[in-house]
Amino acid sequence: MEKMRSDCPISCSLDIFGDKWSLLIIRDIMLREKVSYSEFLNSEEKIASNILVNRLNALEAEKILIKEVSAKNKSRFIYSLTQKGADLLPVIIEMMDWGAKYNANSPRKELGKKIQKDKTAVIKELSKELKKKIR
Amino acid sequence: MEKMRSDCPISCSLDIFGDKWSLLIIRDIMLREKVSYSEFLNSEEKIASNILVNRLNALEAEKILIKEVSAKNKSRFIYSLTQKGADLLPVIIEMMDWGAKYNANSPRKELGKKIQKDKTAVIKELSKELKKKIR
DNA sequence: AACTTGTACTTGCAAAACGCAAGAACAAAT
DNA sequence: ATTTGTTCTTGCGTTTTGCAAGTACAAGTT
Repeated sequence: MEKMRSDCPISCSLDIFGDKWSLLIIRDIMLREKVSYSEFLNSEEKIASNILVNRLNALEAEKILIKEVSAKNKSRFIYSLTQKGADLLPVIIEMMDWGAKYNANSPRKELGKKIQKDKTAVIKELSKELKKKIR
Repeated sequence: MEKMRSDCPISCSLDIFGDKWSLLIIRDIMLREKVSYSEFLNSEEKIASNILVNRLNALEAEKILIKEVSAKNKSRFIYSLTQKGADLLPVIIEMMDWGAKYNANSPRKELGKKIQKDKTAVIKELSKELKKKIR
């Protein structure tokens, strides 16, 4: 990190992913099976291409993601979560739960309902799945 | 909210507090007994006064905080969490846990160690405390 | 071989957000 | 009357973001 605002772990976290886009990219990888630049670019929130590049580089520099050439297509890059990135799962799940609770326009779907019933179980289960894909 | 980027609950949450400052203000109220403009202004991260006003207004507009005149000093305002704001506790705790785990400069103190031992218990306990102060 | 498509960026420019320094309004204390 | 405390505003320069367009280059198509 360039400049930390303080030693507070919350502040340190926000220094890394405290913006409107970083966690959406992580969500895409974590919960939506997206792995490439063009897939992120086509997400419903419509991130601008320069910001996407900027965030991917920042997240890679923080070792939250790692970037590798696709085995099948050499002109394609695959972004995967590291353990550090995968450990953001609880943060994502809690934000999802809060967002669903307080936003009328975001009704709970399958995952949202599971979270409502047993958050801990969901985190445990997804965490297990993520472990398989971690790089 | 003015313009939501999508219905995704994570995206909705980020639309509200996806920046470097909002959650620090909430942290100050939640975990540091701070309640007033000048106390927030003097936090170690040194938020600029215009940004502080802007965020307090935004969080109040979202009904995450409420602003009331102090009983003791009429020229002082007291900011308190609503239930909606207090429900951000799990998000804050998870960010704290992640930040402490991955940042060498933010060693765990009392609360951090408690979180490490039994996150659920900490959330339950603090949630109970917060309930007393909710407006 | 020329063309088209897919993938990952880059660039330019305007708009919005941020950071810093200074000051204003006003109640309370001295 | 003056000072202090508290909240908020203003001005101005820097940084970040948003949008549109364009570039580079590998792979597939005709």
